[in-house]
Amino acid sequence: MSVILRLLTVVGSHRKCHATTLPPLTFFFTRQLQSFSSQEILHYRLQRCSSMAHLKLLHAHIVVLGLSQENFTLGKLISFAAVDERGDIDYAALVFNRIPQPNRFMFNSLIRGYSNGSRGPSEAIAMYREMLSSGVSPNEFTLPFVLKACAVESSHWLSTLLHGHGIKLGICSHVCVQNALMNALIGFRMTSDARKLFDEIDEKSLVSWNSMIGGYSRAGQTMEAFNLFRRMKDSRVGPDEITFVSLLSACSQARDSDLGMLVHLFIEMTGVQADLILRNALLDMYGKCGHLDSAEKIFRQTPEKNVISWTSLVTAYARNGCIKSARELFAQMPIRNAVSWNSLISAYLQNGHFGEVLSLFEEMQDSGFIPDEATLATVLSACAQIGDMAIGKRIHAYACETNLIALPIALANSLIAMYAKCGEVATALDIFREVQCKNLVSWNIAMGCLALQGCGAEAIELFREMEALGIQPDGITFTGLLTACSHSGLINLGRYYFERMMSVHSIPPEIEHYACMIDLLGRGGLLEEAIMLVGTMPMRADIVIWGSLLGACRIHKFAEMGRVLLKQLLELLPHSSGLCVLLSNLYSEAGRWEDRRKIRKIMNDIGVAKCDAISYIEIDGLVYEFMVDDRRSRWSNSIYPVLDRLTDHLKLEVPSGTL
DNA sequence: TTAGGGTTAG
Repeated sequence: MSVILRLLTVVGSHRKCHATTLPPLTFFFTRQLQSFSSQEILHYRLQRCSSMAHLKLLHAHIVVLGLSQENFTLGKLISFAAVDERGDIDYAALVFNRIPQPNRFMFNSLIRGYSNGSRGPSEAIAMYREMLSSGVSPNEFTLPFVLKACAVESSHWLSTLLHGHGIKLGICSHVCVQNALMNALIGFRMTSDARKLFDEIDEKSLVSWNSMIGGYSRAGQTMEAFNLFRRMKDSRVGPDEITFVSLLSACSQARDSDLGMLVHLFIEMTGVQADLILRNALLDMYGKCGHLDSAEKIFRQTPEKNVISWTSLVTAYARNGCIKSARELFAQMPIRNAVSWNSLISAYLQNGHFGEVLSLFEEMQDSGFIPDEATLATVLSACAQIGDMAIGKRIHAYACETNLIALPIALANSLIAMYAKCGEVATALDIFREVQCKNLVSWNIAMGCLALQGCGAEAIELFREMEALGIQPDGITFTGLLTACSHSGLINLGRYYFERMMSVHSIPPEIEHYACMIDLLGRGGLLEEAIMLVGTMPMRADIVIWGSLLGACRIHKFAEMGRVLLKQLLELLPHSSGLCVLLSNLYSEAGRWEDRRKIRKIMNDIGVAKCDAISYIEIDGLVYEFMVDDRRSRWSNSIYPVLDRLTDHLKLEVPSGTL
């Protein structure tokens, strides 16, 4: 009794601190104290535990009361520490490790804690192994969390093994286990296998439907997600806010605002409570679909915004070209994280402000935020665009320091692209060769960069290597391959691959593939074949294609053909300065000065403005920008005489008309 | 005798 009194004293003093969270306790202790054991009182307290400090106090009581061997009590303690968001998984493990024979509930709690937490899902898998070796049999509560850990760890073989365990233990008929197996397949991007499993579930729960709809959404299969949603309604399982979040996410990816607005209407009709996550999903959908007014309205109407609400609107502004609004909103953000910084940095990259990308990168670090993989990839892309290899190399070093075992594949791909675009093709290929888990993107980047740097033969060799390894190419692969053929003047090989693209790989040619072929044929002087190919295109030719044809006319001095082309083109694209300049050059090189004067007049009359093209050059680690006839530099008086001398030398070396 | 699965931003 004295122990109970001591406990009451402590609990009583504690109650003062937590009066609002524990109102029934006074009644519990004063009226019914005699009918409860000290163990039951502890269980009551553990169920209402509110913090780790509180839990540690209760743990002390367990020790004082001599209940340290009571597995049921300790199980509740471990469960709070491992699973609750206010818990501490290390404390749970500490208690667990001192128990001679932990029971299944304890194992399940720790596995669940590890699978949810930031400590890494591999700990969950290790704990499952320990569970098996301890002779404790898993049950239907164990498997869902180990499967979740498998999905994060990308361990498909382990999830298959677990499926086998589930069958052996006879627990695969539980809908939660079935849902977990399905979600693991979705995580491995095996959407059609997940669907087969989904169809086999007899008693589908709301989570089953949401998992499969979410799976389609993540895979970008918008129509499948909506078809399943229709079936869900027929099966009389009512959607909840999570169903709608997945559907909106699918609409965002597909940039389908009509479908998105229908979902919005449906949410309002069904009366589902729009929580913060659902509001954020609506905001994101409107922002990505270009409906800035609606996105702003939802943002304003959201009473308690989180960092995702703010970042979504910053992204919406950036994607719609409102870089100033994005910057202003970012400045007002009450809380930021790495993603919000990345969002703003990407905004500047997307809008071509590469210098600003680099200064924001510095600012991000000065503000105490650690750049992550996405930050580094974005900044590397800016380095590639302006040829700033000095910063690119610094990022490479930083990435290697923070990823000691292996670079994440997306980061390795960005590095390959950066080195290649900065002209360090050998370094780019070294990294490409070193990367263990190359994906199709890695191959495409390496091939595309080799092609652009004029290493056509090497790019084609890389494609042959890909084919030999059985890696299925995509449309981007063929853009690189055809560019390689074009830049190396390999007309027959270009024709061969263009034909195989459809006949062997079932990839229908897109406009960029036609552009490569027309460029290849045009450069080779096969203007008629190039024009015939334009005629067979299933889509309208764009400025790139017409530009290629005009460029070919210029190289091969087909001034008259160029004039006919341009006449048609100016009707289609009246404000294209690039086309007008091309024709103007074409006339001047053919010595047709009167025609050249006319085209310049047309440009003036219709208000075609020639955009200034900015170039960048890196000298001693500093990047300088310049444009044609740029006199801004204080070194201009020294630069231009050297440039004139270089031009004179070039004129002597290169055949006339090509400069 | 305790408990579980699905969702939003770069």
